[in-house]
Amino acid sequence: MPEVETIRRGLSGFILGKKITGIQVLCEKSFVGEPAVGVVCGLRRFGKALVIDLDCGQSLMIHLRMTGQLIWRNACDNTETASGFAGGHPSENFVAELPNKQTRVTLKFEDGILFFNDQRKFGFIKVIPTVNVEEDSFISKLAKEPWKMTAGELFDGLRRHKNSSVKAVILDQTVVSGLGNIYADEALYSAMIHPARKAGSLSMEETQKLLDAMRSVMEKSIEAGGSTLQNYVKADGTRGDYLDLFAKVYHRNGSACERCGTEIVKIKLAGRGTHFCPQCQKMTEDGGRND
DNA sequence: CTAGGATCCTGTCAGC
DNA sequence: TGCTGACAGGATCCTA
Repeated sequence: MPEVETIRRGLSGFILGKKITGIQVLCEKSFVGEPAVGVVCGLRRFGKALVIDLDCGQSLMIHLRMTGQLIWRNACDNTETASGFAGGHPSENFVAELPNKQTRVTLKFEDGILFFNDQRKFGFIKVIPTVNVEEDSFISKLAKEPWKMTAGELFDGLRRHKNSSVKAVILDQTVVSGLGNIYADEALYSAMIHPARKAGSLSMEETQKLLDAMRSVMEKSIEAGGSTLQNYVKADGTRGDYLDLFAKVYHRNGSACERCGTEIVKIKLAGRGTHFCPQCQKMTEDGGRND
């Protein structure tokens, strides 16, 4: 979600008020509905979905899923004035020659091209009448985002899935929206809750702590600019993993926990890679034995 | 209704 | 080198 919000904000400056002159679909699976053209009159976000509203009454709903990317390139290829923007799953595509074999859709504007790249083809662009966007099958089921949600509401959501792991439940977009695998791990670490805890075992106090952690972890990531291209260049000129800027556990297995020095471990939970500190994230509320 | 696993697809990496 | 399986920033579908 922080990546999508970063794209929404960054892309606005390039395409808001601009006219889409043509849409090229390079992969049928990646585009649902009949291509629609018009002037971009709004960019909205619903959970991890980006919605581009057009003045023709149609909207483009974009979900990047695991490997989707949106990359803007100005039409002018003079390097003095060329500018770009890239967000989503970070890869060489951010700086590569486009289109390439992972380009699924191109949205042509008068002064540039927006490339939708997606290695695994899980993501998509879907045309929906603007008035029907909120009835979309994905959007209509979304729960509130952490900022709009009370601890009581999150607590109820956890109780509804009391026998599942808390990690699996906070990834469920119908319980709380916006968290992906990274932010689930980071929020649980911040709240010092073991990812394998039964969702129904969390106290109201822990639930409040977890909710606060979700908010701060995602706020920090949005501040860091998600995985945008211009965001993070290391001192030696190479591009770094933007996660290095704030991630405490994600992809950090094998290194020391910042809080206690214990080695961060990685396990598989809810079908997903899960990173945590076995010392400070306890299986019980009072921090008793942890196995 | 919930819980858990398979599935969509391409690419990379470790291990043999 | 080639093969194999595991895994990957997500969500849905199917089964029990």
